[in-house]
Amino acid sequence: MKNEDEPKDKRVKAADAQKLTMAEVAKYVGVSAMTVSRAFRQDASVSEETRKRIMEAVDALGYVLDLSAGSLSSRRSGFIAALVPSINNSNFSDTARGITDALENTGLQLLLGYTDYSAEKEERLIEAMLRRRPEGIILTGGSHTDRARRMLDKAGIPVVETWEIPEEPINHVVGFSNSEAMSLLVRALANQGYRRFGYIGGTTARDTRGSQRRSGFLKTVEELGLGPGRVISFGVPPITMEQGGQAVVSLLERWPDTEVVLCVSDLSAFGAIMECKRRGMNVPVDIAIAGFGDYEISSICHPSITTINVDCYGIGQQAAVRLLDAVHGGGSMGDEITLTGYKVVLRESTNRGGT
Amino acid sequence: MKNEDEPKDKRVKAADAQKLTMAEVAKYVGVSAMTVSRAFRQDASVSEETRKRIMEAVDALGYVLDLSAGSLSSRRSGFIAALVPSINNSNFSDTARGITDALENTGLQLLLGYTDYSAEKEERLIEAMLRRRPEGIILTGGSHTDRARRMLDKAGIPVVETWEIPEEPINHVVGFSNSEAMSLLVRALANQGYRRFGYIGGTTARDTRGSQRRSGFLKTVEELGLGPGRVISFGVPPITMEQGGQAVVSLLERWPDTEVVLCVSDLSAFGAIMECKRRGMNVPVDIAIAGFGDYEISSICHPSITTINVDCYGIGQQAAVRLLDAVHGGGSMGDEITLTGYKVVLRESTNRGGT
DNA sequence: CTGTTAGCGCGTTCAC
DNA sequence: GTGAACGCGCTAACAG
Repeated sequence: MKNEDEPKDKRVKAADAQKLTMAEVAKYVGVSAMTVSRAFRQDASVSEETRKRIMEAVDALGYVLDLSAGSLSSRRSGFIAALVPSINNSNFSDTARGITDALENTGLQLLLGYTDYSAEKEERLIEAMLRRRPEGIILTGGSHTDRARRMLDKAGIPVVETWEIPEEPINHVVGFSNSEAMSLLVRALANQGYRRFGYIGGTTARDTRGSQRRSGFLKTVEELGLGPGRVISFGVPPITMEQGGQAVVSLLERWPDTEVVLCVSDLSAFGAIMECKRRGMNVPVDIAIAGFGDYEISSICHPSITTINVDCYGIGQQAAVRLLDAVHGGGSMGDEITLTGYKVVLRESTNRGGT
Repeated sequence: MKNEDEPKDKRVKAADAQKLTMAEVAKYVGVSAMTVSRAFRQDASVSEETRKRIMEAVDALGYVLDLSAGSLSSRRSGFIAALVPSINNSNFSDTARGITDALENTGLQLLLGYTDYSAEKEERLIEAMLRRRPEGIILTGGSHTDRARRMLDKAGIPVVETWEIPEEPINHVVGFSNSEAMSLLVRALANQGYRRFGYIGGTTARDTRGSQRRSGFLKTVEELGLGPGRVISFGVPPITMEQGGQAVVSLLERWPDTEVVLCVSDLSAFGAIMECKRRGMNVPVDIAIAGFGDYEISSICHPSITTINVDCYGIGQQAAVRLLDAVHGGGSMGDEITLTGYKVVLRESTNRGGT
């Protein structure tokens, strides 16, 4: 399809073409660079006619504005940073989308990073992000290293922590209590008559939301006088569907009379349900299983999965909106907490009547 | 937890703290700014002792390097741009992770954007990205607007197109033929004795990979003499689990004797299978269903789903590696094609013997 | 509405 | 191994 003998030349030529500067566009049009600069901004005062001539020249020459240079002199990077634990198979990809959508047409560019549920990696990413001088930053959770906190403090930019309610918030918070959400689910199921509760979650403390859900579970089971909850920790967060399946097997081996199993996420719940079915058990007749997060899969699968619906997209969107307010308000930000909703969604997987 | 009466003052103070410049660090240590600059780079020649003193000062003062300023003078932005159709519930999030991982410790920062399967949005994003002067760019697919092509050409940076084999590649390609992959699946199922083939995909031509899969399906069914394929187009790509369920209903209403249904992705296949089960049909005994992409769900669900395994993560990783080669090789790039593997994974959902 | 001057905070390039 | 001058490409601030 292409001549193989001079791709390099072609490339070099193209590279030269790019070296267009605003001043050159200005000369071409017969105005000053400043006027070209103004033509690119909405509010600036440039006559419609010159702007039109400039934009035609920009088009003809193929000039592309250089924001790095601009941000250096305007002292506004135009970046917003956001760190999420993971962007795969998780609720956080919806949050990332909420952020991206809220940033659309604001002229702000998102710098997205994923921490892999590690506070150390978060610290490294925060530093990398701060080197780009973001105007604000969105974090997941409230667990940060001391150095990370210090860097954020020094940076003097608005910070939004999401997805949980930290004990010591940095600035603004957009999230909900994972513990209370799980508690609500336990109570809903206890109301349905379930008594012997099991729980499946990941092993380490890296996933603070997971830990909070577990402690909400344990606390509530205790409060309801339903004896100690039966907890199986299996796999490094985020635990997979497959690990959910393995965990439910362990759980049932250890406590065969468990009536209902709550899982740290819908994915592990799905894995657990499928594993039970493979083993010839009927969910929910023989065993009831519930998840957390209301992933798409939970309403579709058979049996459909009881879960907690969480406003993943809204968390991202609202976090971005709060951040935008602060950024446009001069970088200051009230240290408020925006609570996002959640609700129990009862479905077939915990409906004793059968599927 | 905090004093509510002077958060603003606190913020302003913090903001001031950030205004640290390299020169100030230099003064503090008693060296020149240039020496501080060198201390931050690996290769630079600074005595170990001064570097140590500088780094201690950096730590003590909380100085954070400003890369935007640096990139302006070094004429290297340190950015790589990547555009994917979606980051939710899709194979592309794995690709994004592959890119991110490959970029780790290279000092390059990823600018990620999602096009929502729209060439127009892609064009806008390409322009937005180019304003940050990325050193290379990774795109999904080979379908771009003319203006997008022109901008990329002018930019003179290496481009990697992924996930398919464009008819007219820009530079490098990392992907596979979606048409041939689907063809392989058709043949594998025909080998198993299936004859009456149906297909479920999205409606518009926006999703070029989807279109290629469909044409691969149609072509192969034809070649095998298995009459015209029965195609249902339903929903705007990416089609959801629920839409997969609705589509299979339409398909079976129209062609009740269909033996096997191929879906554009595992997600729609999963939705189709669940819908069939809800309607009391036995998959695969009454109807066989296959997907594309080998999502986690396909190996876990019951019945497990026959599909095409694609190296999503590897596509991203290899694309990034190719780009890094080009970037370090001075911005030029051979216009080669890196084929990534795929394979048919036969599972329960097309196993006539029963589940 | 438009132009001029100055400088954003670094790295390049050269000198020592 | 270290420092000084200069400029990257743009925009703030002011002048007209």
